[in-house]
Amino acid sequence: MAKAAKTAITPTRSENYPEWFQQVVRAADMAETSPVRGCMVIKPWGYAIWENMQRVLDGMFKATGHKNAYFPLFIPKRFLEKEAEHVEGFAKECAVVTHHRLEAGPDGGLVPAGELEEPLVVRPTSETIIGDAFSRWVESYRDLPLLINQWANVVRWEMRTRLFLRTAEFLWQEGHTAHATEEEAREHTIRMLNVYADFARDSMAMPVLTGEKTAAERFPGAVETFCIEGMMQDRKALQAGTSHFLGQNFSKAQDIMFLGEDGERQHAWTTSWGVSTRLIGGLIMTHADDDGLVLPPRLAPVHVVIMPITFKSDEPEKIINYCHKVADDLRVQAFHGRHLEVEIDDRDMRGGEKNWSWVKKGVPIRIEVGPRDMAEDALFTARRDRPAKEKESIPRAEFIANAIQMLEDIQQTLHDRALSFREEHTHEIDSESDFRDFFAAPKGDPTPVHGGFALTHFCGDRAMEEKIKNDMGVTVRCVPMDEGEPGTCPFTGQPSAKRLVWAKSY
RNA sequence: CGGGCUGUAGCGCAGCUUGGUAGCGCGCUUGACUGGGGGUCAAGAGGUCGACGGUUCGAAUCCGUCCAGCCCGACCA
Repeated sequence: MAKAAKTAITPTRSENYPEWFQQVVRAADMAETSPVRGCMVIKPWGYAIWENMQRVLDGMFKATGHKNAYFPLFIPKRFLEKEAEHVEGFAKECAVVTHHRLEAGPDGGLVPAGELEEPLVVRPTSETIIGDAFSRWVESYRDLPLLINQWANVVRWEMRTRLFLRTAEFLWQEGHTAHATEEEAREHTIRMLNVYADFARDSMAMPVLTGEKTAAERFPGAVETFCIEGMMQDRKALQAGTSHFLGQNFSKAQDIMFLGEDGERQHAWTTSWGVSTRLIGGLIMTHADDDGLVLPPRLAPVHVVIMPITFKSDEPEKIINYCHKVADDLRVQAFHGRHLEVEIDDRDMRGGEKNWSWVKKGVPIRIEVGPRDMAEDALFTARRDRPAKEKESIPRAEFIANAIQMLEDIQQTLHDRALSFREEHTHEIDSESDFRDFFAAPKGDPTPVHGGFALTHFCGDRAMEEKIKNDMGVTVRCVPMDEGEPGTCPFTGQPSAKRLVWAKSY
């Protein structure tokens, strides 16, 4: 960094996308790897983004009738064994606690002692332990629907991990509901899917497709799995949230039964749905550029950073006071359920370095105030959705009156930009050779960014789906919710009900 | 769990082939000069060279065992 680099982040997205991603996380000081393999330390800037996501989502869950609760981290092994497909899906990635005590070992270290009678599994998801509680809580149709959400950490022992996108431990929310009828449970599954899609679009400025997973991609134990899928800037798909209709699979396995209005004892219908800290990975890969993170204002921990330029002034206190006054006038303004977050950065460091540090953190609006600006009663302003060096002097009163509008404008710009990017790289593809060409990596490029979403008919043959996955690394991301038009499957020549969304994915 | 690679200062690395008491860049500390841009100069702090054992007068360097991490595969929010 001694020599002036062209971009704040090296390598750039086009040079090496995965490495660019890691560098953005590091430059914005969001998270770091930890001594524990596969686990991350989420640093204050990253965690603040998560807290904002939590606040908005939690409000949406409450608004749709859910209550928060908390269930144990440890799940008795026999609970997991109750639902056959569920066990099979998660068994390979479970962390298991087998002892409850440490004792001094022969060579000075500590060795586990006190073996547990029954091993405890660290939750990879909580359907089983929550189902156990539901079986006791639900007695009558009057107890339904039961709408519960939990904010928690879960552990899935992944082989290969990446900050925010796939870590062995991650933070998430998992909603679990029980209903009296199949129809109501199905409706609820879709309702929560739409909550996720709304959140992604409105708060994250991340357009997503909604659809159903094929059997191959379905949640273990679910009857149907629905998802939101976003397109990242390397044109790969990111599954950003899932909503499952569990039918009576779990209620039968765990005896969640109620006495109906008609006096009949019957099994409840359940759903579950979740989003995780992976959303932060999606946020980065949707908006960040070669100068670092770009935050949609609605989720930004800081909306406006004010940097006093005092070195030229005989009276630096005057400038600082002026900045505080601007900050006060901004902080009283409401922006989507909170007040504007304004930070005055008067750290004693060189201007360039300070300015770039906020560029890399993705703060929506940066303001510099020096003696000249103060004399003119104006603010030297930069927006993160525009090039770092594009700055504009705006009269103070005008800026204060329009700050909210400017943030809304940035939010909208980010969304529209992401939407046109996705549309630009989404194509209807009708022959197998075009399909292969679309997803084939250009020759001689070690870190190719290519492909996108292919809208292609498919007959639904599971073996063919598997073959395409093995050959090209391309999977069905979702079966779109809309009606669609019938056509012909280019892989088998069989009839197809509608086009599916195909892509490489995270 | 298979294949490849790497462990030396907070981070990134050189030194190892041809053993001789540890070096560079960034970062950090202090001071000066700077100042609407990711500085300049000077002076400093910081390492039992992944662990254990062997060979040797002497091991970061040679040998052995172990441990950890990274990359590529199979699996995944």
